Amino acid sequence: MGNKMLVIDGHSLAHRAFHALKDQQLRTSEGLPTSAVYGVATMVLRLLEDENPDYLVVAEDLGKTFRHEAYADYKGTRKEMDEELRVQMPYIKEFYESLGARVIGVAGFEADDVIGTMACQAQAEGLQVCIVTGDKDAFQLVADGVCVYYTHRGITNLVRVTDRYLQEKHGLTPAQWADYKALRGDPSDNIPGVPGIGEKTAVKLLKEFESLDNLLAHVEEIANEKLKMVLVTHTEEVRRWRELVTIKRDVPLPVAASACRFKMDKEQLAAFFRKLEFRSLLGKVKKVKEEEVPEVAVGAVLNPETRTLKGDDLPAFLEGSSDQPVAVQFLATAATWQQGEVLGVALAKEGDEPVYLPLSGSGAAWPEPLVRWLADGATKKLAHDGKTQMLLADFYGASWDGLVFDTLLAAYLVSGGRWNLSLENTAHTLLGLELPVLQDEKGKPREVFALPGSLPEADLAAAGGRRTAAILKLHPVLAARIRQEGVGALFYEVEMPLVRILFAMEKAGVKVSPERLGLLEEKFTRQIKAVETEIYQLAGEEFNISSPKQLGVVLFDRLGLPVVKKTKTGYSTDAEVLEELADRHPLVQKVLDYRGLVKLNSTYVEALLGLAAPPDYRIHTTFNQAVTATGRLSSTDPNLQNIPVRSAEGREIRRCFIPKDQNTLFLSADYSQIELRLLAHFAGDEKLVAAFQSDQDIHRRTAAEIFNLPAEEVSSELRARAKAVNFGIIYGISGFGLAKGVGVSRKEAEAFIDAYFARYQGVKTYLEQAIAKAREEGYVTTIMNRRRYLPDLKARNFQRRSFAERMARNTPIQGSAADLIKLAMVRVDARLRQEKLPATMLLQVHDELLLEVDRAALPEAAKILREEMEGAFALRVPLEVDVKKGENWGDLA
DNA sequence: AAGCTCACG
DNA sequence: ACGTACGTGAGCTTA
Repeated sequence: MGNKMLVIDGHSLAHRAFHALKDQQLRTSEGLPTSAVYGVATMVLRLLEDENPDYLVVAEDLGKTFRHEAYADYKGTRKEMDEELRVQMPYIKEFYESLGARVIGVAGFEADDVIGTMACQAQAEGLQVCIVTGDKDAFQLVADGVCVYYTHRGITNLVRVTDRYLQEKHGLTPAQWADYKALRGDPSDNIPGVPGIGEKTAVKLLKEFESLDNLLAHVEEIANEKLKMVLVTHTEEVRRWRELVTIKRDVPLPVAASACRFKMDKEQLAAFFRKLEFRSLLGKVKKVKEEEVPEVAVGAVLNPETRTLKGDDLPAFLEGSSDQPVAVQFLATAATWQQGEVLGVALAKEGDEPVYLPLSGSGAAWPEPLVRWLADGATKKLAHDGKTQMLLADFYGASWDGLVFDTLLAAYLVSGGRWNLSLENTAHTLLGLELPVLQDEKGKPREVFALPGSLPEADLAAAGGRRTAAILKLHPVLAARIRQEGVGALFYEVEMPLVRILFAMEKAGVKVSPERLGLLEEKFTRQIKAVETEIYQLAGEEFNISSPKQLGVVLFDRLGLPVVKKTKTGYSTDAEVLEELADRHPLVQKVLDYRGLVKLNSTYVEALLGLAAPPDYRIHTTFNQAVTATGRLSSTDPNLQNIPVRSAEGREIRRCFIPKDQNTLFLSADYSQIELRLLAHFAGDEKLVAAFQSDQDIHRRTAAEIFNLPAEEVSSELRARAKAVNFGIIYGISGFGLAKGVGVSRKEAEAFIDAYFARYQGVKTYLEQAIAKAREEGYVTTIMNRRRYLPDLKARNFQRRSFAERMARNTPIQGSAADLIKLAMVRVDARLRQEKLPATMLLQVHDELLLEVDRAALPEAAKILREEMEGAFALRVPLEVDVKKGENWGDLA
């Protein structure tokens, strides 16, 4: 049996919560303010989780006390309780009662006295007592087995106050605390203390004389005449103050400590949360319940019998189910655009055992019924990562149609970042099923797309069988979650149609000019050699310039340049640091040049040359549709979303990307300021909306606002600063970060931010409310209801919480932009097909689409791009698209 | 495999 | 006071 007791100072906590969450303006739909109740509830639930006490007591104040009788001006400086808090007090009490805590108040005494008495009794009964309060008076109660959790700022920072802490922090023992306060006074209780004695003197005196009584008994020993005098003349007074601030330990309590056993009343608490519309807290109470009674049998293994088919049996299996969806899973040695050998395919449908069809031999033709069925859009298919299945089929000349549900993409939407999306883990998370992973001969786990060719057929069949069975079981569960979360449109109208579009883009590839790349490689290699030699000469030795460690030795140890920044492992030598050091030694600029050239040459020129092959020299990326936290796509092997463009040399690389022949051109369409437009839409900020509605230069406009100038008088310097501020707003602004972005002091940067929020109050309010709502619900959402869960919004660790807050500000914006361009891609693709235009979508780079278009079709294609992208979504501000054409990706106009 | 650096939006 | 801009992927060095 545990013996821990938590004693909460009800009033103190309520005040803390109220002030910490004053700006949140939480209200019920009926308009009752609830921030303080919410804060108290959050804090107490967290305490309960951390401390898991066996006894719980809440002490409350009940009006006037003996102290007011003794000293009419006691707490005379206190203001009336804020009306906003006063109306919440009954609900806070109701919270404690719903929770199942004992709320104790004794007429004529303060909560402190109740706490002191309860702590004393509990300690005598051998309990470990923790007092939770924001009132330092309670420090005098600290003892063996009694500690204080002091609420230090906000509602999540608790300081554990012990004997040692008091000694180290204040140089006092608990017993000296009341003496200390009597000597120095306490303005918040309207206790004046002894004139001329402050913190320092009070501590010094108590160190020397141990206690107030001893001090007063030996006043003559004080050397300082003035101090002696003032103590002599105030002896009676200071005794009175001490009396007043000493917490009572003999208050007549209505219940004994042992009667305060605590057991959370979840039903009652849930009802209370429901009443106050605390959805996230409600979820917390429920979750605790679920943990007690697991929904699914732990360790249930999904490993169904799987029948191996002969080629002739396939039609029979497929025909039995023209309307039912069939889960499909290929097993292969690899699945890249370079390589993919399929070993077999597993299929499963409702009411039947899964089947496995071996597909032997690389390049060998697949059975005609399989190819026909795969290409038939009328037969419904399910897959976990359908795009990779399409890729594999494509190696065998088989096309895919009829993918109605991709469990990977569904899990991506539903998880909102909460779990790993492998089929195994998703089945475990949502169904409680264990899905054994396929192992090779050595017992090593293997992905189904990276198998050795030598595995026994039975193992492949079993692996495919259980995966298809899992996909089948996940389908209805995920479909229900998608409906519940209101992401049906996003899933069925955007993400699912996008699978086929992305596959087509990957398959099309982008042509590069091997000649141009070859020339660039020569040029870069020559320049690298030259810079290298110069660096060695300047350094007086040869070393590996690409090694930050060796470079650090040369720059900071040998040349003695000042260390600007450090990393975990040593000196930082990143571009920011080097730029700062550039004018102190000629070597530094050379290193920057070297870095730039090596980066371009090895990451881009050489890599692309290695991938460009006859006959068509087209590069095929892979778009990942289920990795980013915000809903963006990513691009790998190679990454075609980070091809250089910002520097002149970088643009040379972009010029190596060319349309397929003389008859075609590139057409690019990019959204102008889509993220700031989304911010304007969400915030509904008058000024920001007006700026976009009148199609102004947004950074110039922002500069005009925050620097208080007419727009015509904004210099390019100020415009650049305003641009950085706008970036900052989207990224979740901090003075420090902005200072780095603009190159001004942190103070100045903070002034910019203040000026921005003063001018754009709608933005300020929106961001504040968005975070409050996210903290309450546990997640943020985009314009199409895509979710990202951010549990760290409640982290007590400042750094983690701050990170989460920046994510909460950025994700709705970045994620909504991702929603919009994805939707636009689906619309553009539909129009191009409908009008049968000779135009191919090739790349998406977050706010830009790149197409390859027959010269004859250019005007029509440009029109479609503009219409479908600008018309993708009706916001409060217009969406604007820049359409450009060119003979390569680097020169578009 | 992790850390650093740097390319993009 | 705390340590920071948001989201990615790849090449290189070093442990």
